[in-house]
Amino acid sequence: MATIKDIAQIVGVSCTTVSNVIHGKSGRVSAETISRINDAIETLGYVPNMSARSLVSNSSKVIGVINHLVPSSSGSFVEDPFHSAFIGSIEHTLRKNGYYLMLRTVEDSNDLISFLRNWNVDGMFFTGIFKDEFFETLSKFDIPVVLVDSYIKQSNMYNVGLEDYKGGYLATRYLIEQGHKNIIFASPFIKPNGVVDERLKGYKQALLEASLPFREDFIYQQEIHVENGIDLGKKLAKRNDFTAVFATADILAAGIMAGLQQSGKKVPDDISMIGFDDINLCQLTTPSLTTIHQDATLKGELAVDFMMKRLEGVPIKNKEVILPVSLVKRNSVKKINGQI
Amino acid sequence: MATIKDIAQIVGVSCTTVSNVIHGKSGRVSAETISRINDAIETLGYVPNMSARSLVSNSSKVIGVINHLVPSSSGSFVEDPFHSAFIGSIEHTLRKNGYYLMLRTVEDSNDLISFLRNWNVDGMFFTGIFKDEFFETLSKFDIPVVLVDSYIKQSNMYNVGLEDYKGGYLATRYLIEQGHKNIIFASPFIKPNGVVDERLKGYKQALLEASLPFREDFIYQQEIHVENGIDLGKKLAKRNDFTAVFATADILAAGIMAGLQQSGKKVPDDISMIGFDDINLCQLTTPSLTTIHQDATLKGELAVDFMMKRLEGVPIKNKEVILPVSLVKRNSVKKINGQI
DNA sequence: TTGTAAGCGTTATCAG
DNA sequence: CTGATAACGCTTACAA
Repeated sequence: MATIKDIAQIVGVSCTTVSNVIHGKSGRVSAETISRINDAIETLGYVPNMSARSLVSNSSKVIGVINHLVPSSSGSFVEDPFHSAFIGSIEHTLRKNGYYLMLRTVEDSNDLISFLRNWNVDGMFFTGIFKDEFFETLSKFDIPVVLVDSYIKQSNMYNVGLEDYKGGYLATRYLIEQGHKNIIFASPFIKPNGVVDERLKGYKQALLEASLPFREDFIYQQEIHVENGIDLGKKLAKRNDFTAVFATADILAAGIMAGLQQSGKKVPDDISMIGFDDINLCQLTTPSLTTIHQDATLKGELAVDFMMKRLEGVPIKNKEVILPVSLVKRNSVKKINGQI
Repeated sequence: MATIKDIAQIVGVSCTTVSNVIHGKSGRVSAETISRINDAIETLGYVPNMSARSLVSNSSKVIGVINHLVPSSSGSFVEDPFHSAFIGSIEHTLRKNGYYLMLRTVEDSNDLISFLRNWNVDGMFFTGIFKDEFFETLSKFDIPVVLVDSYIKQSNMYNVGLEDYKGGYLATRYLIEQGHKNIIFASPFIKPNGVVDERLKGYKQALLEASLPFREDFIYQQEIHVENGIDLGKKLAKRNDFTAVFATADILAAGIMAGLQQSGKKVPDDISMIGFDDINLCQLTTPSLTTIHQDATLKGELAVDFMMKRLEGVPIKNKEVILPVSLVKRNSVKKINGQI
């Protein structure tokens, strides 16, 4: 555990000089001293103590990735493969820029604030659904916050979002174009102004344009879990008043499809299915799943991009970036003539 | 940002007393002072500065979860849903015990050591494949290390493993029992003493017991990726000298199955498939995937269990825990009479 | 070009 | 029961 003091002692200079060399303020030090210091750093294997740095400067180089702890399921938070790819992307970019990533779930805003202060966190990413309360609390701190998949706007916060509305619209319109008139909408619980709500709006708009009625009894909400999807599929198999399902997550879609199939329904012959996300699972189901595509890695990169710019004081023109979505046609939707 | 000093000032006591109260050394402080200090802590919203603590004590409360950065793919490290569940489980348990989780990929052992010293990390988890070099380096440090899915044994390291050998054996024997004689073994690259190698040994043993020859040309290795699986499936579809495939990961198995099906092969009628892990994807494929089951959450909990015991100095009788595996029969394996 | 010294928030030692 | 004070490793005015 070599320290700056050790280096200074060995080379025969003061701590200041060593510190200066480390930080590349070489203009103030003679070339010879620099190389001797660098040698010593090398041979002693000196590495800065981040805690000490963090204490004296007001930057900790720690970035938090915050997840809301869903009370029900214990460790469920990274279950979504999409989320994983996203975190991987963040870690990678952060690291390249000299930052460290702390993964943290929080139960309430007190939890959050404590964490923030405990480590003097430089910035935070939020992914997923949080209560508004969180953001109100957070807006009091002058710390960069990047919100992923959230429609909350606050002064010190940046949003990385998706064309959710468009995604919902595209999926639904496509089904309608294929002759479907009675379309189930399956999703996690719909929170006002959340991503799902946007997708639902897109769904409604597509119906409206086609002069189809919006039916409350076509909306199904549940936690996103394979098992829930399968159960829902089985339940739906008993209804005979619909021909298509739009699920706002591929996992859910795949689950529903499996449930339907297990109950003797054929996809897409009896029921057409469309998902959302385009995770690699889509290529593995039979039939392969038609879905709305989004790019998780890019999402992560853009999120970090925001963060880095803010941390380095680069001016940001636009506080929001919306990733495009697109329809990926595979084999789970069938054209029908709409007689139901 | 209230500090201990602030509290001390307001209550009219010294820092020492405040610190003592915070740490519950209440025996040394009057009841009245205690409650006044606690009140002040409450109203000022005091939260300890971990950097300062870390600097003075030699515990940082930071636990690293280390992933080896596969040079090829940029942010691939948490892509595996299994791995995600595992990390979620770790974060949860760690948090309950007052620790913080830093996620970090490393490129080489220098990276690792730097990270270690940067934060004075209290302990580390390793998941996945690392070069032996890493562990040699690491064994010089007196820091608890928990290895997941690794067969490396070192003095200060603990292993959380799986019955990999048994898994490979069970899968293969089951196929043989169903009449299969020519069984492809598909896996990621086989590293001596790695988990895959163990599974391969189980495969060989099952063959041996059935007096079936081991054929080098039945072994396929590639990175685990859905696309690779699909490609392999298509390639395999051109061979006619086998009736079953054992893939050492469900993702791979599902990919191969899709590739086979896309090439006109029927599963399980033409080819039987068996996977490994039992991720929820298994229930979503058609046919559903027969596989070897393991419990990711439990794995995470046991890993943290080791860590906590070591950190708290609880004596550990056994430095290794091996989780059981079991065969889960679904619909991707067919009984044949073995004429090929 | 280099050195001195104060201070970041906390804990620990020792004295009162 | 309580309080000074030093120390952890580092940065940064300011001085030389």
